[in-house]
Amino acid sequence: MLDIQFIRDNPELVQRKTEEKGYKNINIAELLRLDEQRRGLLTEVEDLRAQRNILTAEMKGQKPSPEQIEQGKKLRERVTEGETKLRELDGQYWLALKAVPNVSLDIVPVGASEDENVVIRTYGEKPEFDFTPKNHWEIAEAKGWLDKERAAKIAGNRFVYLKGDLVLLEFALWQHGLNTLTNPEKLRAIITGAGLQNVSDKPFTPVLPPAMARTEVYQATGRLNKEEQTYKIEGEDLWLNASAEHTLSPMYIDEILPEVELPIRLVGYTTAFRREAGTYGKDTEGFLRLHQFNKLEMESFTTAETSFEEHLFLVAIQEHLMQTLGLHHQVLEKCTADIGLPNVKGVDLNVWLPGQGQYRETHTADYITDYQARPMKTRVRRTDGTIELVHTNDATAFSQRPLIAIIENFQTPEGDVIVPEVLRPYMGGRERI
RNA sequence: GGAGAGAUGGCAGAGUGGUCGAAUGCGCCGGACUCGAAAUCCGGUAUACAGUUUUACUGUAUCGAGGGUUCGAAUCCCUCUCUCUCCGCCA
Repeated sequence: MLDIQFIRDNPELVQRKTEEKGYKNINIAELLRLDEQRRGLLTEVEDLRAQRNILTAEMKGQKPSPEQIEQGKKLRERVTEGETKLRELDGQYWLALKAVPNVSLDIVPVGASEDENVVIRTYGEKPEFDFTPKNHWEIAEAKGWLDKERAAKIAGNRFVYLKGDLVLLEFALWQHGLNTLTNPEKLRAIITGAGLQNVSDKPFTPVLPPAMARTEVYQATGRLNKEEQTYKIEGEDLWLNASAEHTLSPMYIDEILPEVELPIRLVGYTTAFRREAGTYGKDTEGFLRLHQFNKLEMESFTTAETSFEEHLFLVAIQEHLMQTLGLHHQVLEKCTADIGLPNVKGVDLNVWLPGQGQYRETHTADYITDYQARPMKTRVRRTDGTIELVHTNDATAFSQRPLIAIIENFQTPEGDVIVPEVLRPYMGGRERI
């Protein structure tokens, strides 16, 4: 949610930025009309309440006269009438306000679709094979690592049984991610490597968060605008999370955090559930796009001045993690159409998949400023006593997708997979599986 | 799942229809005393929104959340959430 005062002060800017993101049906002038009406009515209602309070104070401990009671009744009627109108107007106003996307930074490329994302860095090169590389699902199925038929029998399409060494490899990935993010020395090296000397080297706190959240919480995070993506628990006011971010970012809802506690850095592991409505027939092979997958997610709460560098830091971590696996990838500055409603900027990492001959997204980093903190009322009390909204950043540490990249990039002619060196300690030292 | 108790400011804890945004204590901030500190004393110490004479003042709202009764609700009623105790069940 944007600051209404900011919209009042910059209506043209907000309208333009909204359109650049591809939101064609949002009318800022209309929102400001609602805002003005609402404030006018609010003043009226508050005046009536003030009159009522004065009348009540007059009565104090003594018995009210019939005239006073009569006057009070009239006032109550008018207050109730005003409040009813205000509630209706309020509903329209908040709906309109929440629909306004965050204002993208000027450095974000303007584009109409993800095709206009800009490659800003590339790591490594496409590996050469003296045989025809296979798809990850061909290898995984041959190895007995992937069973989709039985999963379909049990839960339907887009579910899998992952088995055997691939499961060990997945757990190795989580271990590698957690060990990196909880180690200040490694974080310092990443900070130095990225030229971000001012960034704190405070380690991430590992978290196993709830995998469900109430409607109220989901709405506050501004992430339930996609009900076609999120599973609802029948008979309960609960939704299955589509990312650890959904239960990490609202952790400090309604709280004022002391500045000394910032930055708060969390790395949460959870299973994510997505309905993937509207993607029928897309990416049905293998385990690239599932209804259920696991993910290690980073979440940061910082002050306003440090949030941009925090975002760059999270991206640097993502690049570092993929580099330690030796996977060729591109870093993309996402364009206005692709960064999403709450973002002012966003970065994707796309990894090369030789078995499919294309790049696919493994990581995303969202720079959100105070857009989520505002409805969540997550604030910081600065050392000088002033209270401000915190800034939030979230970014993927690892999902299961890098496993796909490992299988396809490090496959052998025999159909084995070479284990990346950094994962071997978690694989009993094995070099290939 | 059943029975009961409860939720008040940073914390503890008064308050059962009327000057209650809320006693008191602790904590915190400022001041006095002191060479300094402790102790003591004095003063201050919530958040959000709106308005204005816009670094200050005024108004409104907030006593878990939402709704209701009433001239008037922290206080009465209803619904929900959470916490605690006991029973049952379970990892």
